Amino acid sequence: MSLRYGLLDLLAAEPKSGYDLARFYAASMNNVWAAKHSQIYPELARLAEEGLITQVGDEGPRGRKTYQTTPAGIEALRAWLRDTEPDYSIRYDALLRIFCLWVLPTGEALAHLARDRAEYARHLDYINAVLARHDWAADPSARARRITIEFGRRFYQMHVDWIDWATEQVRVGTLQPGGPLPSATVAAPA
Amino acid sequence: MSLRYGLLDLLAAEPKSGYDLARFYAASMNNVWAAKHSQIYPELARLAEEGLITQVGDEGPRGRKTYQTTPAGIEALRAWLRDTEPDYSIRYDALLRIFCLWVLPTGEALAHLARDRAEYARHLDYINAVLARHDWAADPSARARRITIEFGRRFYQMHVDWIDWATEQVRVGTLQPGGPLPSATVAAPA
DNA sequence: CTATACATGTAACAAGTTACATGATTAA
DNA sequence: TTAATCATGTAACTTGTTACATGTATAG
Repeated sequence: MSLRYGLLDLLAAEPKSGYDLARFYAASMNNVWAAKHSQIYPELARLAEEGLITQVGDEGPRGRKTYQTTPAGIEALRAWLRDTEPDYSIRYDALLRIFCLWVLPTGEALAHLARDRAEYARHLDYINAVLARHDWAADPSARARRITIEFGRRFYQMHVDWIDWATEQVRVGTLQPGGPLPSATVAAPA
Repeated sequence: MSLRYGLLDLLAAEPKSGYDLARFYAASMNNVWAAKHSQIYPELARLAEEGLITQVGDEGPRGRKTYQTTPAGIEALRAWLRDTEPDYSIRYDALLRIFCLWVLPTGEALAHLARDRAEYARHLDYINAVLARHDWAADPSARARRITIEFGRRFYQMHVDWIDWATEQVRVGTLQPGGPLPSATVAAPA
C-alpha cells in the first residue's frame, strides 16, 4: 500500500492531477516508488471515495481533475508513518544486473557499466541543476524539499563513483570469462 | 522476470537449495531483489522444467533439493543482460517514508530518523565485518564478489551519512508541524 | 519429549504491468 | 490538417505477499 501514501503526500504538498502525478512520479529520479498511470488513476478514485483526497475546482481542459489531500488523508498518512513497519527491502533491476555481470566477457561488462554510468550521471546533473536554481535556505518548505533532493544527489553521486571504481576493478583485475564461476552475494546479517 | 535471472546467477555461482536461496536472498541486505520462499519454489520448478537449472545429487535430509544452473541457463542469463533494457526505477518503502516525514511533528520525525539510522548502521557494520574477514585480492572470483559487496558498503554508508545530515537539518531548521505544507519532490529530467 | 530450525510446497489475494481504448487541445 | 501532447480510464495478465499446510532432523 506504499503507493497510496506516496500519493497522499504529493497531494498534501499541493493540488495535482493524475496526469501530473504520473509524469512527476513514474519516470522520476527522485521518486523511490515508481508507478504508472494505470495504477495511479484507480488509486485516486479509491482515495477520493474514502474521503482521503478531494477534487479541487472544476474539471479543467480535456477533463483534467485536480485533487488535494484532506485533513483525514493527512491523518491516514501520519498513522501509516507512526503505526506500520518500514520495509527496508529493495527491488532494483539495474543493480541486479550488475550483480550478474561476471557472466559476461570483460568487454561487454565494461560496455554495460559505461551505459549505466551515463544514466546515473544524467540524473546527477539534473539534480545539481535543480539545487543550483533555488535559494534552498529561504523558508521551511524549501528546506524540507531540500532534504529529499539531497538523498537523490548523494544516491546518484555514489552510483557514479562506484561504477568508476568497479570499471577499474574489471579493467585491471581478472573476472575471466570461462574462469571459475564466483558467488555473487553474501549472507544476510543476523 | 528479474527474479528468475537472480536465481540463475546465484545457482551459477554454486549449487544451492530453495531454502538456501530464500534465507540468503529474501532477508538479505546485499540482494537488490527481495523474494520470499513462496515465490522462489515455484520459480525453481519452472526453471528446472525449462532445463535452465538441474538438480544436483540426490535429495538431502528432509527432502532437500539442490540445484545448479545449466549451460543453457547461463546463456539465458547472458541473453537477458545483453538483449533487454535495464529498469532504473526503484521501489523503496523505507525511503518513501522519509519523503513523507515532514507531515510528522519534529520529535516524531527525529525518532523515525534515529530508527532508520540504526537499521542502516547495522547493515554497514555487517558488511564491514564481511570485508575484513577475507583476502579479497586473492583470486578472480573473490574480486568479482567484492564488487557487489562494495556497492552495499557505499550504499549503507551513504544512508548513514545522509540521515545524520538530515537529522541536523530537522533539528536546526524549521519543518514546522502545522506550517505550510511543502512539496516533497521535484520533476524528472527530460 | 519437545521446541527449534530445516525444508518444501500451495492457494487466495493484492499489487503492478502491458496493452487497449478514447478523446480534447495546441502548435506547426 | 496533422502530429504531438495532454488527459483519463479499463481489461487481461504477471508478479509478489500472506496465510495455510505438511513433515523431518537435531539439540537440549
